[in-house]
Amino acid sequence: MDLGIGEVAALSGLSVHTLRFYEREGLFANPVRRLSNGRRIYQEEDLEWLAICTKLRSSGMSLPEIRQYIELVRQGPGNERERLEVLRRHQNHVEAQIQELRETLTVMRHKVEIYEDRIARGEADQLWNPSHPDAARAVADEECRPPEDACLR
Amino acid sequence: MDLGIGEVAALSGLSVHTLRFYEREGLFANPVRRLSNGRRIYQEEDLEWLAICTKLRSSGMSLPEIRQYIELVRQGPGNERERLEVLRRHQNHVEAQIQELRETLTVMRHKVEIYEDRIARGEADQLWNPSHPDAARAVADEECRPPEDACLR
DNA sequence: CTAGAAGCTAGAGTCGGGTCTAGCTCAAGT
DNA sequence: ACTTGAGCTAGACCCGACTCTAGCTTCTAG
Repeated sequence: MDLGIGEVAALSGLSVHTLRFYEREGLFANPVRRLSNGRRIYQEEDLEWLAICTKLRSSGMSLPEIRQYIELVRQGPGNERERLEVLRRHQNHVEAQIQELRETLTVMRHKVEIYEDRIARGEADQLWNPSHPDAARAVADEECRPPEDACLR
Repeated sequence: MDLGIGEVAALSGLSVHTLRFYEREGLFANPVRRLSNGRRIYQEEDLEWLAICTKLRSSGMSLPEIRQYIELVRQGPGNERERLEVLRRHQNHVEAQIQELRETLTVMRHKVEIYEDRIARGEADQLWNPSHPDAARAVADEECRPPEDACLR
C-alpha cells in the first residue's frame, strides 16, 4: 500500500518536482514519511488528498489558502467551524467564478453568432452583399477599407 | 468623446500602467492615437473593446491569444472564418472551465455538508457523541488523538 | 560488478501578467 | 513664478506557481 514518489506522480498527474514542492509548502496533512534511505513514501490517503488539493488549486484556491486549511486539519478535532468557514468561502468563490464565466459565455455565443451570420451572408453571394452598406464603398475604392463594425472585434 | 488615459482607467477598471502595458502588447485594435503633446486619446470604441478584452482575460484567454485575435481584426475583412475559429475555441474552453468548476462545486458542497453534520452532532451533546466510534478512544486516552477521518480533510 | 533508473537536497531559473520607478514634459490654478 | 497633477518612456521589479539543475546516493537488472 506504500507508494513511491514516481507512482504518486503518475497517479496524481503532478510531477515529482511538484510533489516535493508541495511538501515544502506544507500542503500535506501528515508529514510525508520516509524510508530508512530517505525516500518518501505515500499512502492512498495522500493520493485522495492530492485529488482534492488539485481541485482546489484548479478552482483558484492559492497555495497559502490551502496551507491554511490543511494546518487546521493537522491541529486535529476542535476547529471544525474554522474549516467549514474556509470551505464555505471557497465555495462562494467557485460559485462566483461560474457566474462570471456564464456571463462571458453569453457574450461569446453572441459574437460567434454574429460571425456565423456574416460568413453565411458572404457565402450566399460570393462577394460582399451589395445590399450591405459597406459594399458600395468596397467596390468604389479598394484602398479605403470600411471602418469595422465594433461588434466584429 | 475623447478620453484620457486616466478616464479610461477609471471607466475600465484597469490601471493606467496596465493600459500602457496592453498597448505595448498590441492588444488594441487600432493603434492608440495621440494628442500633439504625446498624450494618448481613446474613443468609446476602445472602452467597449476593453470590456470584452477583460472578459476574455478573466475567462483565461492569454495575452498572446488575444493579440492573435485582434491582429485578425486589424487585418480587416476577409478572415472572418479564422476569427470565428478563435472565438469558438475560447468558447469551448470556457464551457470546459464551467464544467470543471461545477464538479469542484459538488465536491465542495459535499465537504461542507459533512462538516455541518459534524458540527451539528458535536453541538447536540456538547462533548463528542459517545455513540461515535472515536469517542471511546478519545475518552480513554487524551494523548492519542484519533486518526482523522479522511473525509474531514 | 556495473550501468541505468529513480531518489535526494539546495537552490536557481522561468513564465505570465502585471506593477512600479526615475526622470522628464506639459498645462492649469493661486 | 511656481507648485501640483497628469502624462510620457524605458526599463526594472514582483509574485505565484512551478520547473529544472547540479551533484550526490541508492536500488535493480543483466
